[in-house]
Amino acid sequence: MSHYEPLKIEEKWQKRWEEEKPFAAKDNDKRPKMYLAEMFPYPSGAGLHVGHVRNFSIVDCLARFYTQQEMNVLRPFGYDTFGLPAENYAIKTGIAPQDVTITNIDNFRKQAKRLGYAIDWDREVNTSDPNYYKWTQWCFLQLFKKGLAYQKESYQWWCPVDQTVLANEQVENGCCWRCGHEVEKKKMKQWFFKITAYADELLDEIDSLDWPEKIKVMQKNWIGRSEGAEVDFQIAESGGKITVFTTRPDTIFGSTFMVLAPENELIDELVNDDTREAVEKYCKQALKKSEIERQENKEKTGVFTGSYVINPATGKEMPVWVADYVLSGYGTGAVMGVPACDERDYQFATKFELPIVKVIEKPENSTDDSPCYAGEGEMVNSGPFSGKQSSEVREQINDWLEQQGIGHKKVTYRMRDWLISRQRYWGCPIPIAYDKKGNPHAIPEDQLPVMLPKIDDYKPDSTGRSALAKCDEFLKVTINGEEMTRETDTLDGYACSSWYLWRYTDPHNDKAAWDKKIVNYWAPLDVYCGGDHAVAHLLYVRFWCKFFADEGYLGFREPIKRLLYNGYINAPDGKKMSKSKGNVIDPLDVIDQGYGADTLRTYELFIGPYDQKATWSTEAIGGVYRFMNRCWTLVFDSKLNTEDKNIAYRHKTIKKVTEDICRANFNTAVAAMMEYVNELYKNGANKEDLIVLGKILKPFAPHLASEMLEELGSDDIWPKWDEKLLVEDEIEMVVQVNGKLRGRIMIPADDAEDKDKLEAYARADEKVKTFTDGKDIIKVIVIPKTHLVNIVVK
RNA sequence: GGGCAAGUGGCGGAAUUGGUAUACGCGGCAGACUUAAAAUCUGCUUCCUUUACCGGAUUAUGGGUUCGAGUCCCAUCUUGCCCACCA
Repeated sequence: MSHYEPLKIEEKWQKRWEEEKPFAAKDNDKRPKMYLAEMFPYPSGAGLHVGHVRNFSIVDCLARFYTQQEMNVLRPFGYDTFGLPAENYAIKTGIAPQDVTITNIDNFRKQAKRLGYAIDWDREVNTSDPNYYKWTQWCFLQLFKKGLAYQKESYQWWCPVDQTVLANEQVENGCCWRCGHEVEKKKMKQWFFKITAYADELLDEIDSLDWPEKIKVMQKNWIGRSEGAEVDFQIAESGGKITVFTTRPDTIFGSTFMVLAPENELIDELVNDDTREAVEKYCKQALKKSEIERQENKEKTGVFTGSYVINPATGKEMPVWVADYVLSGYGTGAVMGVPACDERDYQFATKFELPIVKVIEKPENSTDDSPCYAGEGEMVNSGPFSGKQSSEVREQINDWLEQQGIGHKKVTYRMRDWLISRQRYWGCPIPIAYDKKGNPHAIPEDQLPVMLPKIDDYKPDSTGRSALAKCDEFLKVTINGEEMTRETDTLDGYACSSWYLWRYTDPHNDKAAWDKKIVNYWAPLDVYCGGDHAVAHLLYVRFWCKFFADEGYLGFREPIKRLLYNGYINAPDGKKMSKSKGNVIDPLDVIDQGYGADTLRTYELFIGPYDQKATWSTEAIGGVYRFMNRCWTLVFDSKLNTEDKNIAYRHKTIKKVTEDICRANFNTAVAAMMEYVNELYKNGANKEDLIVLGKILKPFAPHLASEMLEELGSDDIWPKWDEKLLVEDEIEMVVQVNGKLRGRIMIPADDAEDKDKLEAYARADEKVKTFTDGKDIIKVIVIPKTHLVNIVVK
């Protein structure tokens, strides 16, 4: 007697898939296309972890499901290889990032193949391969040509440990996303992508996406659109002006002071000999404070500049202050203080004894007794606008500002432009060179790629430039006969991952980043799956998609139709897996222990809803292994039924599993297959029962299912169900008395639709009678759909 | 501080439009097979009462709507996530 040997079966099928390449996608095929991908991994030296397996198995389950439904499926794979870990490793060990990356990719590929994924291996991409980053540079140049890649000198987040600037999206609670060290503010000239040019479209199209609500809300918050007005305030005695942004122009009559951010460049002109010293000291301190300190201490601080501006509505003088509660990067870096209508301005005014003028009356029924009221209401002390409602005054003031030529409506976003230059070696070189005057020039497209040179010393230099600054042969370049110096910054890794979904469709093209016809056949992506990058990556891809659509390179404006955002897996102790805690589960160990890849994959899909976090259980995986064994035994070690006893159950299971996979309810799909197998053990199975089992099991456990289908002599085409065959001859009806379950009665299925018959069965039941006898029946509710009868008695 | 989501057995979790709460799995208990153990197979397993039947209670807590509520509404508590001086 033989038994289930997963490792043997899996080796056999993996070898066959390697030779026959059944997962090769065919461009421009007539079958309906289906394009799926996971967020490509960073191939670390540690190899696959169970989180990767969950992520990849979700995509694989869908890819195989659609393949079995005879669709033309594209399911590629790639590696996101630039970044700090490889560079820091190089600094520590002297091993070139190029070499480590190749080793790690080879290991990742080998491991992914042991999980039996249905990947088209001829389409691999690797972002640090010159054949790939040549086109990343090309993408940069398209943005540069249109003015959407530009340089700007301003205060930036700087990580003193990693010695590079960071994008807003890479600062988490005032700390570097990579090393966790507090970030500093540093004034530097940096490269940006003008993502704000697409802010409105990025916001407006979110609602049309089949994405988790959570992610949509995060992106909306991140973009943070607010409508308001910009208003100019004349500086008293100087003739200059200061512009503020406000969402509440209706409160302008209540503005009694103005506040500038410490970074604001106008401050220099506003100070006088008496105030200069104190203001400079304050600004210096504010800039030195870490972002955490600035956020934690909400006690208002500030200093008077010595200057005044004129409130255009009241004509009164308002003192101009500097305070760090005003942010430099948002709006104009200056606000009009309206202490009666804004909590922060109120705190500031009380602390520094600035006048408070009430301009909005609280509604009479308001229970709020704070002296500061930010809501809507009737205007007071507001000249011609007094007596009107604040919400309507808002529009009228906007018109008035415009007529006076001192203001206009304005939309402002919380999102800033995307800072993309990094002072690090291991990234895609920015294809720019500077002439003698320091003006930037594009490297001509026929000189791409700008190769990242192999070097010995990877450390950034002391001036805050990448190690490339020390590489003379890299620096020198001649463009149109003019000697120039290359840019030594490299691109943020997120730039490299902003277009790989299109490269996948045409990965070996050496004439273009992608072919328009091919990309428009496959893309946009039908399903994208990942558990990270809710804002950054997913926003950047959308931005590039819109840009390249505008340039005519893409025929669609949203890159991802459906997003599955999977949860992470914790260690059995409930904590995050980490090497230092010694609680890491290595998926390859699980396979080699004897469970095999099929059990591992199925277990990770069974562990709970795919979008929730889960805790690894070393016991529960045994249950899935038992299930695999029971499937194997049914096909290879049991007698077949000759009758067809399980028709209804079989069709019910096909329906349930099909619908569950479509809804991404993988855990309940597995549960349904387990129930089906339990039923087959009870009743015995015929050949058709087992063929169906093999087919529906294949997206989860492809090796075992292939083995079963081969034994049964069947193809793997996805089975269909027949609604008519779902119904058993007899069904159970349920009787309630006053909403309480009092009886279950087996009745012929033919009677299930007949309301009168259902009621008659219910009234005739002996057990039900004991609860209704001697009582008045007020009402009988009959629900044929659930074959339920509720008798209401008094 | 603001916003959103969630709270179901010993545990992970199911319940698709308001209609049989606790599917499936783990763990536990019992039995079969075995000299024995493992594996496998078969039952039982929300709680209270009961030998058993019957009955009662139960989806964080309290109220409401309804013939009927895990599901809808209100309040409270707890947890998680996101944002957090964004004018």
